[in-house]
Amino acid sequence: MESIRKSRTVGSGGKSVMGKITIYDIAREAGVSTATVTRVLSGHPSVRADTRERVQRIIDAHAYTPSASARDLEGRSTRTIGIVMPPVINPYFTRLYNAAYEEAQANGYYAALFQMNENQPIRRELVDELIRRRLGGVIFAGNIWSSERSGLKEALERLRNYMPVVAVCPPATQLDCICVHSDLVGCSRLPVRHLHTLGHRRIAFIGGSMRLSDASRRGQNFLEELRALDLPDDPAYHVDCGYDAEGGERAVLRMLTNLDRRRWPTALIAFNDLVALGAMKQLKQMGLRLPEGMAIIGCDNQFFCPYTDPPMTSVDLHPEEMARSAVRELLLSHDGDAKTFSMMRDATLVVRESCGARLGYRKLG
Amino acid sequence: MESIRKSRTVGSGGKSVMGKITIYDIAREAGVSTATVTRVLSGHPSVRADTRERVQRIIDAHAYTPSASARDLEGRSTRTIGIVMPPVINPYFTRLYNAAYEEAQANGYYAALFQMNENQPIRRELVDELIRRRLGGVIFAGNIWSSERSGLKEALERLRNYMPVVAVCPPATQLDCICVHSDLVGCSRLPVRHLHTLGHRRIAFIGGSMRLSDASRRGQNFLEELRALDLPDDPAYHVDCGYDAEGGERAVLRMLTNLDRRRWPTALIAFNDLVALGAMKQLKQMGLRLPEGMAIIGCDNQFFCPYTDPPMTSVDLHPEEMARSAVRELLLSHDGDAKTFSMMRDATLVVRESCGARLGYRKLG
DNA sequence: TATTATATTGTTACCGGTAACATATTACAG
DNA sequence: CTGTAATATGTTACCGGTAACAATATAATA
Repeated sequence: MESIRKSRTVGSGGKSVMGKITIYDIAREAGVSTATVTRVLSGHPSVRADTRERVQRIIDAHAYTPSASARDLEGRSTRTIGIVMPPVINPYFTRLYNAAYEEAQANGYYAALFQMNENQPIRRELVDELIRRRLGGVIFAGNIWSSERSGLKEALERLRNYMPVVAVCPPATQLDCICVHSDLVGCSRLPVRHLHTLGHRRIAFIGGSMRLSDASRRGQNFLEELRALDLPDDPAYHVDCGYDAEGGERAVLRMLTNLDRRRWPTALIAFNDLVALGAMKQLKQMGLRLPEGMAIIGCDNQFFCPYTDPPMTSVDLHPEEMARSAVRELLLSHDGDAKTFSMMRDATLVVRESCGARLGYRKLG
Repeated sequence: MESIRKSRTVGSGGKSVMGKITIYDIAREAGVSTATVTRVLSGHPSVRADTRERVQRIIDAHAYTPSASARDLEGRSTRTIGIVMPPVINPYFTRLYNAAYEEAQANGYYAALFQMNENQPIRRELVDELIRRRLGGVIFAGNIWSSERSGLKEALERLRNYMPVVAVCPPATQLDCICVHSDLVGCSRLPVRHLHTLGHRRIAFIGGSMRLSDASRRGQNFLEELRALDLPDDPAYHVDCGYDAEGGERAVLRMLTNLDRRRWPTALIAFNDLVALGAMKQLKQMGLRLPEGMAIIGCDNQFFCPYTDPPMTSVDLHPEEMARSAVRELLLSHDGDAKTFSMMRDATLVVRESCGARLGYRKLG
């Protein structure tokens, strides 16, 4: 009647024997079978009250917690999803991750973060890692699909063989997966129109590396918008730079020193708020007053936007909502139907003082 | 000679059968035993070259990746450590996590982030989760040890029964674990002395909730420092607030409106840069010029410090270094020696323009 | 009280790998 | 050509749980 297995052989050599209490130990001590312990653990109804209580007491006494690996192995999911994105250092991705984490948690899942360098192709190593862990699904975010990354398609296909995949990114390449993306057209249109309305004609765009798809997409949209409004689309009004404040500084310096003062733009649209932050600093350093000397609009509506001087007008792409949608879709597609569709979240322009208008919260479809 | 197990019974009901290739499938297809496949996987030498090649080809063909759970269950570690801290929304913790992630990765480990609300006690649920996953170790960061949290000690003890624990926090309560902490004395001393040197006498401190240990510690240190320099330690010069910019705004408003103008402080030390950011905004809104009207020093030396107006002087606690040390200690203590000691990283004052001095990078022991 | 239905509990075959130990090959010396 | 060492490969017992199925105890019904 007793468990056949010999009691745990503790101490594997000199190594410590941390927390080696198993379900067998509990079963033995309670004088029941492991099946009964499992039943108590899962709250199965057919356990007599006194038995349940006795087993539970022993579980509590040892603070026994069943191993996730063992459970997982047995067939049930680890209730973990993966989120692959650029380092969380960029506050945009911080927000994205945070929202995903909360949404996952609300659904009883854990969101494991995998950070990848934005400029590098997805390493095979990473895909291996994801598969090895047999996650319940993966969300990709960021400029992952940029240019024709070597083996991306294959890697994704392989991954999808193991788990559902959702991407939070511009629907660039045709990918066979659910894709949640931001409104890249609105993201360019909103600030351009806003500035146009305020009377600006020479509008410049700084930021993003054109090698990365969504930056180049944004650049194109920006140009199209300018043309649509009959504004000058001078190539000098477009300077490439990185994603950070330092890039913004450099970009402004480069653009303005290369340009005759009379041709200076009167407004700047930055790839993101970090770039805008750097741009603002450089502009002030060059003696310009903001927003009179130069209007500026950022993107992402970061926490610091209300606190810049002047407070920064910015486009909000609502990463939180995208993250939440992504997680929901991922959990829904859990059964591997391999649905393929994309959904978009509208951009919103949050008007502050950095371009001289003070219209409050303005939402443009 | 063939594998005894019947070939995988695919399709558990109507659910999808994603990536169900196991080591048995590979073994069968290669006409070898699973042991041989394992050998090929682990690079064991005693496999004939042609066998190895044949097996490897099949592994590659199926892009087979062994399950982490199964391996884990068999006894080896998941090579994962956990990092428990407040939401990554606070950029200080972002830096902390990021550095830990990189250090872990450099050692072949994965750093799993567990976010907890700073104001809540560690939920038993969380500890369960950590144990359930049988992590290789856990790092706690943030104000976890604040006040006498119910059951913290017990939870920690239980956790330590399963895995090594390292804390990145002020060594407040006596905890039986390795503790890496920042220089809380220097963190108060550096800015106070700096301001004193610049001739300030009325220095105020805003931020942090006194209920949380490291905030109150900082508050105390601040007062001690004032007294040591014979500066006024008026209680009105100390306003509690949260950890964010909004809290900073409110705190400044509250402090200054409650104070006769002649008694206004001439310098402000903020709990962190976010608080300082809010304070700066409020100060400007009240018509003060910075740094002439009010000097201000933040803490954490966040990425935006060089970009505030004026650029913000700030204390750097070097969270990255603490994170790296924590990870290293954790991996070292892997064998459960249960060492208990604490190590401190010195604080550094990074001088910018927000207090009227421009001395460059100044390090004070 | 015999009998059947029902409530409890136990037995056991996996889950996907790993590695100790057993066995089969091959290589080489005598 | 045979014996033995060295290689290469197979067998099998776990790892810690789960749950289908079997078995037993208890309650309900005839």
